Amino acid sequence: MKSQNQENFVNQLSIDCVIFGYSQNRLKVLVPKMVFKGDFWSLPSGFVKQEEGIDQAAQRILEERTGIGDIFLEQYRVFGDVPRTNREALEKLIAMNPDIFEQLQDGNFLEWLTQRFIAIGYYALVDINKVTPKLTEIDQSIDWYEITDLPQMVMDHEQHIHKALEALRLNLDSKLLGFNLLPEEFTMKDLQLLYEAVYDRPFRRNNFQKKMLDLDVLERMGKKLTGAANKAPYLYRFLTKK
Amino acid sequence: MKSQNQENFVNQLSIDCVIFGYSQNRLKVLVPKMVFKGDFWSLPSGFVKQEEGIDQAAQRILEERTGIGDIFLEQYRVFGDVPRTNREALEKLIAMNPDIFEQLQDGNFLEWLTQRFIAIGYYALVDINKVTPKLTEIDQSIDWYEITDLPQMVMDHEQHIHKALEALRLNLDSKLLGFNLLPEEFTMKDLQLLYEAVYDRPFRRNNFQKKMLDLDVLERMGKKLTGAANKAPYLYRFLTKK
DNA sequence: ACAAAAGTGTTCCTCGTACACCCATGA
DNA sequence: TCATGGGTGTACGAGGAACACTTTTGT
Repeated sequence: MKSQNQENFVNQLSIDCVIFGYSQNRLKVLVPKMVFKGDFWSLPSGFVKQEEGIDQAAQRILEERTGIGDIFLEQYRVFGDVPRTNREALEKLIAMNPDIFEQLQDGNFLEWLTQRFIAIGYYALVDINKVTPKLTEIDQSIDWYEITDLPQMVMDHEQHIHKALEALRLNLDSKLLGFNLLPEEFTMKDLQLLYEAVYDRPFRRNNFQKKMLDLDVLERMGKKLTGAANKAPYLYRFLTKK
Repeated sequence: MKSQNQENFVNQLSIDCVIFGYSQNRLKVLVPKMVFKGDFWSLPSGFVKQEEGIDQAAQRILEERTGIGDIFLEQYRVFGDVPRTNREALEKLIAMNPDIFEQLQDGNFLEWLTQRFIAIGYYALVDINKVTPKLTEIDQSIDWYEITDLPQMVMDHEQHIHKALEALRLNLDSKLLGFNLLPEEFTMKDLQLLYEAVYDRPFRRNNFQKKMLDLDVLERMGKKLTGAANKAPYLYRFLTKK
């Protein structure tokens, strides 16, 4: 971080990422906790290099945190109000963590950080099993949190997450995004549970199945014998686009 | 423009506006032609001051061009790829217009302009009759163009307009935006013609009326005697939100 | 044989579409 | 009284929601 020269970045512009994953029937968001004392959780974010496009920048930032590339992502909103408390909060944070910031006193890094930022919000969908969350230098830890049980986020980052969720809901079946969150093969029940987690409401089993099959994007594979005393469900996978 | 100190603006960030208006049964866009020699049409745009939010900035830029304030507007997309030909094109433009740019040689204005920009796209809806388009210092003229008959736009600005139109179509009736484009009172036929202009397709007269009335957002006023030899249509207006 | 859970079919209702008919207006 | 165009009613079909029934699995 400090080794990079911030002159290479577009000034006052950041990319904030809401990384959605799905496991144990719950929709989750990957959120790092910052190293600074005082319990600050902040969305994974980064800056845009002069020689890269904003989508590329988002891909790079995501890869830094998740270890995987070629992730599905989409802009959903720009946050560009003038912050009222941002600078204050940051200065408080710096006061609380003098040891850390002493090391960073190269050039005008502090000045860089305390600027007003315009944040382009992206949301991303990842297969939670393929991700090995990575710490950056400003992270103390990084974990998956249920969307209904988020930690105390800095500034308006909790709002960002909810705006991102709105965008996800609008696009989940119109853009067939489900397969980004599920393993290669899954049962209809798995898919239904995903939908129920995303929309936070129940669906009728039979109608859900009908609706999904009518989309003509699922390929039925073999059966899955679970060992339970009931009919074995079929496995499905998403048809790859032609 | 040159009198403003560009240090007050957020660097490398611009606001591009697609201003929609409606008259003579046609959806139109307000586009200025730049003073520079060589026929350059470019979307109205501007920069974000340090002390203003991005929505405020868009409002200000729109007011500068239209003379009216409190305009409906909405972000629809950020354009942030690294331009391949932007700098080239600008330098060509400068070469073609040495007289104009000589006057602008204060400080690093040229350097400012030839930077890479990230553009936040906004679309706006205005009552075309209330607008008196205004020239800025870099405009030669500013006119309404039919969306189907745009002049040669610089860079990818024509694509911007079509992306904005997509966003408008998605929101026209879900967000009841029609009233921004129509006068206070209008007939059902007026409203239908607006929809047909926006969506570029015909609607059935009776079904359209039913759909609109079912939205419960229209108030029926008196009749409008047109002098024509037929039944007089009702006038409607949008109910103000409670 | 039985319970449990998946698969499938059937009815009902809503909503958009298409067609038909009635009504006011001015010539 | 006629043509013109606005207002309204009705029938049809697609698609979603709610219900019921059948099939498969392991005990």
